[in-house]
Amino acid sequence: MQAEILKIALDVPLNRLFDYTYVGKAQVGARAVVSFAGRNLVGIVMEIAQTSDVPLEKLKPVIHVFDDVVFGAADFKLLQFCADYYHYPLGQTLISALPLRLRQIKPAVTRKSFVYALNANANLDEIPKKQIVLHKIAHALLQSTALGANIHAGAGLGANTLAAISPSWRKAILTLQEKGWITQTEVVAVKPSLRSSNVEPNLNSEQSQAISAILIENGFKPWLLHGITGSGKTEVYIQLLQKILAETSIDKTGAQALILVPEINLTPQLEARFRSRLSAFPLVTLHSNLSESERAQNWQAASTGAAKIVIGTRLSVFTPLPHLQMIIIDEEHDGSYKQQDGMRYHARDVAMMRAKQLNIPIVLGSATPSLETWYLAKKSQYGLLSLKERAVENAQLPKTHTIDIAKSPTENGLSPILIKAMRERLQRGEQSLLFLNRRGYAPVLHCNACQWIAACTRCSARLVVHLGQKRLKCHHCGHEQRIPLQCPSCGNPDLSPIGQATQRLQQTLNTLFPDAKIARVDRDSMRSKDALTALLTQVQNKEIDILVGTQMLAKGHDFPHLTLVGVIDTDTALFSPDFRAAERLFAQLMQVSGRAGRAEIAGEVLIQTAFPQHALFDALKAQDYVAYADELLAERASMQFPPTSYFALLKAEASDFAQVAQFLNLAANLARAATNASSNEVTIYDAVRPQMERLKGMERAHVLLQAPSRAALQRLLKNWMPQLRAEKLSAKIRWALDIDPLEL
DNA sequence: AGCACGCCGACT
DNA sequence: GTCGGCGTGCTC
Repeated sequence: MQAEILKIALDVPLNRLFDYTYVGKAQVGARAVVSFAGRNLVGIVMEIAQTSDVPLEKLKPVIHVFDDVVFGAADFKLLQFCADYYHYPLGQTLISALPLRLRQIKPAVTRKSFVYALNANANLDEIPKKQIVLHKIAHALLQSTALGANIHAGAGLGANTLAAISPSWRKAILTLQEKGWITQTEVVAVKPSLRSSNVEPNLNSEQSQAISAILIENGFKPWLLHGITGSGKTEVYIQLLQKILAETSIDKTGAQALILVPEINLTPQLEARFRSRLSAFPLVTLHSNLSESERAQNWQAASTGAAKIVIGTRLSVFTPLPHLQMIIIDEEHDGSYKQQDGMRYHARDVAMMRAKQLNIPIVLGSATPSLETWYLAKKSQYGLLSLKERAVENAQLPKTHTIDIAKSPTENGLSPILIKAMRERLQRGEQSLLFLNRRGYAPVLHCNACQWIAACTRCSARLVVHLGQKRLKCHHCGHEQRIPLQCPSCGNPDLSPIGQATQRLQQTLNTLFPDAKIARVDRDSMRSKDALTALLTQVQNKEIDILVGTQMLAKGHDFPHLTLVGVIDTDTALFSPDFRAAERLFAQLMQVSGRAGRAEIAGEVLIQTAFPQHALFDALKAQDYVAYADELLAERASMQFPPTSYFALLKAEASDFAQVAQFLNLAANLARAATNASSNEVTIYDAVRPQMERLKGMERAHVLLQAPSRAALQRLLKNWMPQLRAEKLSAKIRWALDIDPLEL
């Protein structure tokens, strides 16, 4: 056989393909093992050619081509778009879209499973009566085939059934295969569905209208499903999926759907709800809690088309789905959809492009849409569907009040008004939740004599006091040390923790309400995987009176007996220099407010603040997302900030700040030269330092680019990036380009 | 990115 | 005399 040239994409930061020689059959989209710069790498076959631009004697042979084709044409199209848009090398883009297991030099599945079915030419009378096992196996196969099903509908017997007949079934199958009597079909493992639930909730008119509006359209159409907590968005998703997936005319094997959820939202409860309500459709999940082999198996089930529903976190936006007919993004505004290293993609934006390329509908759901999405919905580029009623009958919105801490001063972080409200709940046997988005005991350790403050040596951050373990911890780099007995600066033994964090709040509550059962929910107390689930059950069973916690508590959980939410500290977020801080805080407070008053009892939300007149609280009291979003949008427009303009951020870091500054100044000058050459469309700001100037011992800075359109920004980047990569300095320091950054 | 090749300091 | 430090440059 003639040697061919395979053009292979590799996981290296070089934006080109590498040519290798190969004799044998290879397919585009397959994984290949090659030797590259002295080591073996897994790559993806991108092209099969007869010639190469590289002299033939320089080409090495491919070591191995796996027979698993991991990407199809549609996947390449999406990944090529991402590589271009995020200016990330194609090979690295492709590899990072694969589950870990498939990035390794191993066959995709270590153990394939098959079903075996008897062919029409099989003549069982030929089998000697003495060969009992062979006889039994063959007749079992005959029976399963005779049941009328054909092999595509899943007839035939699998390993488990055959092993039950005889432990030496493999030998018998081999004999039958040699005779050419049986056909084997690979099966992909998909967990059996739960018993279907016959509870089909009645939809209110808003929900039904949303579903019919989406179903009536054909082709690509983005929808914003704007619905407050408890308005029944999940029910809309489920009934949409029932309709879309039942439509089998596209392909005999049936349609597929992709549901993206934020990292912490993929709870067993949500999965169970989808499994029972959509039991006719094989479902797999893809998230970081799965073992690598489960993840690879589920990925494969999705990519063969065997799984009809895929629920996953951001990475699953790249999962190959040959019959994808709808994408749903739950909690569309959630920041965890943005990848923060490597290729810094936004799964919502990638999903949007995927839907567009496939010409299918996409539904973005949120109670507090991102301003990007809200802006496009207002411009009618997205269809807007609003769910304004709570789907649970009689459920009332929580009554929200601010507590002016100037008038009602806090003691140990709690104002008397909030304490009184909690006491009332305890007397009535109802539950309270205190929201404080800061873990640890106290955020600051302070010397009363010389004003020294415990700081991290590697980061521009204070060390957080963790009293239980008697340690100071940096929440950014993980550095830990013992709490000093005296001030390292002046020797004074009088060091005091300043400020509130969850551990301290819990301690205060324990003294304030000694008979109450108080639980804390944060990353420290919920170390193990099942701790949160166990605690939520306790809360459901009314075994807990007061919950103290960080944003871990804010999302998704139902607390039927919870009637009070106290927000301890909003003011740090309210005046953060981050341009998205207000948007995020509003979403967070709306979400945590939604924890109260889901049942018949009206909930109350009390927010401690020194700035009760802030517009954010007016909107929150009225539960009026639209008013606040419009106000924020006007602000963004006046400052030419996203979504009315487009940002790209060049971030750089090194242990030596001078190098960072030198690199960024050089980069900014190159960018300015490039934009001058193309009619000054893009504004290039001088290098500045981020809030966290130093992180893990690295000095950081960035250059911001601002453009009136994505196209203008991309035009500049296309020129600029190769120039930047060619610079010698760019190899010496760590840098990354962040398109559509969430934070500056 | 990694790995190789290359040229200067403290060690069995 | 060598072992090894990490600077530059290439990878089909």
